[in-house]
Amino acid sequence: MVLNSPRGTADLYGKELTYRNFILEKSKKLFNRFCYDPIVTPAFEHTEVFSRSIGQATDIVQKEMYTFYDKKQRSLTLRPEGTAGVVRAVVENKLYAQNLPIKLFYAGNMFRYERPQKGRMREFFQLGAEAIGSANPLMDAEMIWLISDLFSSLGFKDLVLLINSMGCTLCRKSYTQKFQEFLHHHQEKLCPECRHRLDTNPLRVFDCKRQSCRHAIEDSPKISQHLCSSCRDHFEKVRRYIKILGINCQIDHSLVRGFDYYSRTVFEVVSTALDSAQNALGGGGRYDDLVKQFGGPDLPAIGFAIGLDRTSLLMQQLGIKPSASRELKSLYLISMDQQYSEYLLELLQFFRKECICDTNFNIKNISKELKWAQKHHYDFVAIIGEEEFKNCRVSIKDMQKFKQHAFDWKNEKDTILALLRGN
RNA sequence: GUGAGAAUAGCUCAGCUGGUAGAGCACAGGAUUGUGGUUCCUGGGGCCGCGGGUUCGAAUCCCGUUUCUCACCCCA
Repeated sequence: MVLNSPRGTADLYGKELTYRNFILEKSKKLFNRFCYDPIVTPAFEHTEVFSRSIGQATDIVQKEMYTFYDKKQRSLTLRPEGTAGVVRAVVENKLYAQNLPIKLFYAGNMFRYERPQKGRMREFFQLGAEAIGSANPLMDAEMIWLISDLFSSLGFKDLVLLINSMGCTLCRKSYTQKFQEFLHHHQEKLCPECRHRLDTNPLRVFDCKRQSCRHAIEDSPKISQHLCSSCRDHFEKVRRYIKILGINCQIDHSLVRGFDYYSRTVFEVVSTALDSAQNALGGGGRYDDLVKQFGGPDLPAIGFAIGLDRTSLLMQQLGIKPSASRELKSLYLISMDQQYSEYLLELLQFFRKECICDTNFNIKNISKELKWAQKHHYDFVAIIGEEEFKNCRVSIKDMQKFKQHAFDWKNEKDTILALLRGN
């Protein structure tokens, strides 16, 4: 039976997993410093959790969800994104009944039924943060600060941060009308798809990559110039705050994100270097109406998510190495004969309390073993051969210094420890 | 969902207009019976993605299928 993993999924191991764990560990430390608590929510939810929050008209809900019925005929859906589930959990567990805002972070697998390509899988991994219960523009600034710090702590230097405001329900509505009118006047310049969008979801015309459409909307009214006074004030403050934080960003009037629940501040981190059409590494925004929609109190909120797959891909492409913070020394224990196994076990137990340690489970000649140990950058090699076994000794070789010394196993444990600790 | 290309050893790939399946790296053994980046010798490994067709004969040509890649779409 020959089976491969389903389309758009992948097994993760080795180098790839090293990168992902590095990203996860770095971000956990960062979230901790910013006082965000971890949350784990289910990988699947009732279908309405997503269909109602993300928006019926969006592509994700229309054709990209893994929806299935369980044995009791409940319609369930594998999560296509993280925010909806977290908001549902916050409402269900009444987590808002505490000092607000509540600040959470998560990491997990997400699922979208799409045509796979580089940086876009059907099962993919995101990590993200949500802050629920504050409308303060400082909150927006903190989110942008987080996402920007996250990437710089991973070693990225030249990423572009795009920012825009989509306004609140009120000003977006009046703006959308103006924009729609504008589009009607320039209908003939738009591609067929955009002509269709014009009626269903006019803001999505901004996402069109066709030169002709981009050109057509060049002189269109910009949303950031049609905000109501309170949204304009909010957006100005956000921009001032992130400037104070020393974070570079570009205002992108055409940045309109794909979920219906976004309002006011939206932002995205893109790479011009990522060798792929999928160049958005992360993004997020405010969703001031979503908690209420889920039956909770009227709480403003903001969040973001980053794609682990793409981030890892770009790190590898740019040659950014996960900085190996290996505090412990490593030792390779070589036994020359199976007969020494009991002695070896005793030593292995001792070494593993002190350092990273492996042993040769299959007996080979010592030359090969040393070559292997060197190639794998072991700091030390310990050898049990006939001499050592008979006299209850162990030879320890410092691989960098090319120095070797035989220790008395019974009486020189402290000396061995001192050597391993580099004293 | 639309369009294009690809699939051969663990990895990277060669294999011409059909005629016995190849290299480098990796792995294993040896030169060197207990000592380090080199070198040399030897070896194991393959339903040539899967299924069908054409043919005396298919890795090679044709069709289908699956997966991957790229672009569109969309998004992280």
